[in-house]
Amino acid sequence: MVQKTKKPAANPDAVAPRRRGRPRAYQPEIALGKALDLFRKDGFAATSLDDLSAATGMNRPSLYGAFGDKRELYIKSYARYRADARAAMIDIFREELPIRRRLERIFAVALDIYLSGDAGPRGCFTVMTAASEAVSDPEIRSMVLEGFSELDKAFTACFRLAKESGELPQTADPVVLAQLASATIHSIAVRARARVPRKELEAIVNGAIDVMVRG
Amino acid sequence: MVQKTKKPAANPDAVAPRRRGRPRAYQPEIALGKALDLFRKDGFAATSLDDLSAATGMNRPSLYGAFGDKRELYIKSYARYRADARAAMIDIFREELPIRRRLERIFAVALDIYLSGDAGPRGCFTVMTAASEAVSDPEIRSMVLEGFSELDKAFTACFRLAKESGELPQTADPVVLAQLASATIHSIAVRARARVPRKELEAIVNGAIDVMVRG
DNA sequence: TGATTTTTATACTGTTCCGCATAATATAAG
DNA sequence: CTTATATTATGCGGAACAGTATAAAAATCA
Repeated sequence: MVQKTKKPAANPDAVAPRRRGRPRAYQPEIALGKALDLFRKDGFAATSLDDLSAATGMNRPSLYGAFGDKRELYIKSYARYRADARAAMIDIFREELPIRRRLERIFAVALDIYLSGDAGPRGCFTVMTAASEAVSDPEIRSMVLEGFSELDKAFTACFRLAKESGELPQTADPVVLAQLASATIHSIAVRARARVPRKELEAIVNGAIDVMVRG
Repeated sequence: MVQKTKKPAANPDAVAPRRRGRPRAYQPEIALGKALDLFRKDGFAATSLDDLSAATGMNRPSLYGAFGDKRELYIKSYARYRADARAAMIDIFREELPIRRRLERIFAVALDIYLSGDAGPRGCFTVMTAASEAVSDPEIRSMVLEGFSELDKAFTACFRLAKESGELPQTADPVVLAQLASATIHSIAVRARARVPRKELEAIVNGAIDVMVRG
């Protein structure tokens, strides 16, 4: 019996705590997603608060109240992007798959992320942020470095596993292979942004995989 | 006797054609270099005409007269960047070197370009432009694609040569290896922008070279 | 019903932006 | 010396910008 009778009285923090004043006209998560879409499309500097206001349906004071100033909104958007990307990848890293299949799936998901977008491919937000804001903003930079490191480590784990299971020769260096895999990610992200068609990006991916798992 | 008497009458286009009106107070090439520095540092959107005016020493009307509007100036700056980068690389591609040495030198020059800059590493302008303006501006995009292609082809030629000279096995695919080399370039360019120290970037380069030329 | 709280809506402020119009300046040509 | 030409220098104009102040609106609580 699934307990859904009445109200769970002994619930520490209920789902709807009944806020006090005028209710919000927006859903923070959805609004943040819209902001992320805009930032991914145009970048930080070329996105105005008016654009963000229009896209989220929130007027400027509400934006400030909910997320802080433009920079804070950008940081929260980037955090959201990372969380989304992580969620899209986590299953593939968990499943037990032969290394080649695993890499194929990782890169396929990456391409889905990079090539999505109504107004053109949105690329990788980590790469775009590295290229623009990361130089001058220490806080943003540390998030970007964390993003690089996270990807490097995930790939390293993949290759280490494959090496241990005998799929790769004992001479294989998981860290080096991971850096190559990350480089391939960065390259297709950048090329995607220049509207290189998916077919060509897939060819790059396939070639890279061949080299990485020995042709 | 070096003919410098009078005026070389039979000279089609002389070195100093003696312009008509008030002489320029700036040197176009130098000013373009300063503009390029600024664009590389902050990107298109975050660089104002006032910034450009201050950096070049030209007032805004002179900027317009010499280079056109901001977008045209950006395009000319990017063309200049490409020409500079090509000039820095051309010798290495001409010299006869073992493939490993050649790659080492190419990546070293690339790192010099990406890590230079008083106000932080300037990265690769092709990559930065791909990430920002290339999506929405067809003319800029085609220049960026040309930049990618140029690098891919140069690397391909290197690997093809090495294969023919027996430095690489007959199974080696020069195009695939070139894409990996380009990917490595893109990756260190992006990481450089996030202030990853040169040592780490060199480690990535060395690992990549090991894999490309067989460890 | 009236007071309190929270959010929305409107509008304002001062700045920065791009592009250009106008006038001053410096050279060559007649 | 005068005229023509090419550049510099100043500054205007209208739009967009980020951030905030103020007031209206919509809910809960007493």
